Amino acid sequence: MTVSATRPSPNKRAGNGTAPRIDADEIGLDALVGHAGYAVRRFQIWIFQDFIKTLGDVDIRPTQYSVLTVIGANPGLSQMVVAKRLGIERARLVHLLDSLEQRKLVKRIKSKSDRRSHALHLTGQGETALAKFQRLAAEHERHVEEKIGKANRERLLQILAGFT
Amino acid sequence: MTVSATRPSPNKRAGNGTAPRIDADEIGLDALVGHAGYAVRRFQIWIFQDFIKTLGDVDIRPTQYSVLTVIGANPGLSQMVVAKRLGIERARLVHLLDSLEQRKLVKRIKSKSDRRSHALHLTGQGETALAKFQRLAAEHERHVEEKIGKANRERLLQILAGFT
DNA sequence: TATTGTTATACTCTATAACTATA
DNA sequence: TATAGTTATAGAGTATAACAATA
Repeated sequence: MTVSATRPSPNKRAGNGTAPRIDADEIGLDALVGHAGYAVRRFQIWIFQDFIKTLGDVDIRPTQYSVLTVIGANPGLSQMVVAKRLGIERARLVHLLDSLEQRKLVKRIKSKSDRRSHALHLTGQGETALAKFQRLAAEHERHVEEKIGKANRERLLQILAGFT
Repeated sequence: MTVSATRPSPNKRAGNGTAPRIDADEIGLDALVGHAGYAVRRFQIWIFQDFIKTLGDVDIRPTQYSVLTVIGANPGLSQMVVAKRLGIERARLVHLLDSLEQRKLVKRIKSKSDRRSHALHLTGQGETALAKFQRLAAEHERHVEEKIGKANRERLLQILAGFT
């Protein structure tokens, strides 16, 4: 790691127990520069907050969106498969689906070949709604472009392609 | 957004309620490709898990590491300033510091100039420990390099520099 | 009046374990 | 025995509100 050495400018040093005159954005954060995890985490928080805000009117959060999108593109999947693919605990997916089913966006159909499992489908309403969510998600994606630049967003997606 | 159209290959389609023969890694996830947030979130989970595992022996998690690092590089900061700088709720920082103080890594010293606030310092033990944590964090950072490539890690840090 | 640290509460998310009905 | 879905619980993390001491 390339944690740079501490570089406290004189006016930023505090003596023993002396409160420093200092604002949050003036802190030497050199020590965290060079840590990929820190930068990625801060960016992820920003991006989720923008997503939640942009899709605020339709009350859809990132995980709900990913579940709807996967079901929409692959109708008939079981809960196990969706959970595994999205990296969600199957116990948690139960609640996510309960809520989406209550909102009439998704339906669970009993499988005939394996009566333990459910085949997941969007409702008609769900398909219409998803189209709208995707338009809003596209708007969110444009916010990302505005924030880091179109080329950088493309590069980012390339670098992280293996994690989807 | 560039959500590609649904492309269900015949063998992946399930009829009404018919359980499909399909593994999680075979699902058409085209619909989520092109969403920066999804890729960033999956990467962030991977990177945190590797960090937690790599620093597992010393029982230090990413947030604890960032707090120790900022205090180490800027001794004397108040809790408000640290919380604001790291984007942590000040209520949560209280508990984080309680735990770090119990482990004798950090000490809260009453400020003389503003008796409401505490000046935060590492203990001697804390300084020694942090040096070790930073060596382990460097090891973690090498894992990131191995995962996405040295050049890509550098590019990522450049793209996200504004979020630190 | 406003701010710092603290306590408390609620909600989301993660991680497990155990139960049921099927296989 | 093992698996799919479910239920329940505990621990992080986040978001708020309110309080005491101090400014």
